[in-house]
Amino acid sequence: MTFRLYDTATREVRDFVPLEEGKAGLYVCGLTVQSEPHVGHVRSGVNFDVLQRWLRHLGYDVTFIRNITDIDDKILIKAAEQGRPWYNLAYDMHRELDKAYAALNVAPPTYEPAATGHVPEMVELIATLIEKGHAYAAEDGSGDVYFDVRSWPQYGELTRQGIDDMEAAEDADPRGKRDPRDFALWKGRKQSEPETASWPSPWGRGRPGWHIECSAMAGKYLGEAFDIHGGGVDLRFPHHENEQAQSRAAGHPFASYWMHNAWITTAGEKMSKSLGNSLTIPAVLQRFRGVELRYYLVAAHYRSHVEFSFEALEEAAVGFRRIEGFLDRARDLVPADAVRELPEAFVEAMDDDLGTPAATAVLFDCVREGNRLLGQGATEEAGRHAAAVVAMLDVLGLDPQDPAFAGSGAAAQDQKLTTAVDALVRGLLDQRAQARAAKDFAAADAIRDQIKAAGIEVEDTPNGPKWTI
RNA sequence: GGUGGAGUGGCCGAGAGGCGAGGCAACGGACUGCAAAUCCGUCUACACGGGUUCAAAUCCCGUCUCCACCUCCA
Repeated sequence: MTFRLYDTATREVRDFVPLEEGKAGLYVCGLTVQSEPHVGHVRSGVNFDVLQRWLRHLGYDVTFIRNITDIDDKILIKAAEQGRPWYNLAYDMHRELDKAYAALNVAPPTYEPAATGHVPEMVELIATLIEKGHAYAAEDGSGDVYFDVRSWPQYGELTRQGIDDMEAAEDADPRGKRDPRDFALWKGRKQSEPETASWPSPWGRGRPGWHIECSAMAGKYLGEAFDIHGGGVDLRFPHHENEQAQSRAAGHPFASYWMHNAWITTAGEKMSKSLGNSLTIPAVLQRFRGVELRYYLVAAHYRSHVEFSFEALEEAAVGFRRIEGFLDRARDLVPADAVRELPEAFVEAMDDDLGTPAATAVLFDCVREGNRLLGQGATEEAGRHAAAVVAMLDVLGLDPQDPAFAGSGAAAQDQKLTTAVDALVRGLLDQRAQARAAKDFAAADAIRDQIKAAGIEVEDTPNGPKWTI
């Protein structure tokens, strides 16, 4: 069975055929680092991380480039509002994003290029477009350079829109544009903008337009043609359409496949950046563990719209703890000779356009069967199921024992607390054990209630009592 | 106006012509001193109206509702 994925450009699920045997080049539009990342932002990170992991699992030598947009209108505006340099804001938010990715076990890409580090590459590309007659410097002396949409007949091919059907952006400043749909490749410096936010170019000092950075950086690190280009659905137009137009107009074949992840909404509304901070990653991580959030995101298909709610997240977390519960009991039973093989149904699900919902169903089937075997005392077989569960979790980036989920300073602190609480609870549990041995269940239950009043649940297991907060 | 997407059981969420995804919750049973955990079972759903078909949640036609993009956006 070959790996198939849904290509937004052709609107069908297609076999993945890389340009070069055994290699996969992947470019994903990362974030504009202008505010704290929220759940929606991170969905894209998780979705494409799963793609990356699956490609690696399939044996591909993956080159994964995910960019950072660290200069744009919003960054300049927000930084000015906050009274700090734009580069400080961008850097700060970039670090927040890194933390969020780390907490969710989103593996770092091969490289994470930033727009500001690639101005020469962009200038070069713009020059090529001007030479080929697909771009022009504005005649109003603004220093802007625009892509000439009318010079590229295929414009609109990615989203299948005709230029004349597009609503002209009314609020857009026509400035020196020949057609209202022409988009900026280079923005001439305005007096109101800081000197530090401008770079020299043949058209005067200025800064890059948004779309050109991805064309330039994808070209630099992946070549003029590469396999997969990804991003959120909202980027299809105009961002990806423009990227493709400018790259192809410059003579580059560009991406073979386009992948777009769907939205997360809250209360039916798009999770916009102005929505407040309750859904930022740091805020959510105060209530749920990184693995749990990741599981919640992975359990839904990447092309499905997800209606976010803390209730649904809680439900998902409870489900995930069931998997962990099995692993707690069976992880040590994995036979030494166990091969960490993925169940066939799991592989089929993943091969079918990253069918993570079907894949997680296989995961749960395996957990149930493992629990059943455990109940029958078939420890070795249960251990083999545990090995399969770990293998599946691992490829989804969901292994709770992955150091990525435990590496923080908070976790070390938790460990100390756990040890301390364990010592205290153990004393009480010993008393309870004595009471139970004496069949004094009233006393035993009183002790359990006392522990429970402190927020700790006690469970009796074949290996003795176990406590959880 | 143009371009896409969605409406599934109490809830979350898959599937995409036949054979009841999975999870959560609830209820019944097993196990347990009682619980918890676990296992077994029950709850038989696909927005609406037509049509095609031996067979439709899945295909076709129509209707309604919602969402996204066309402006910065994962």
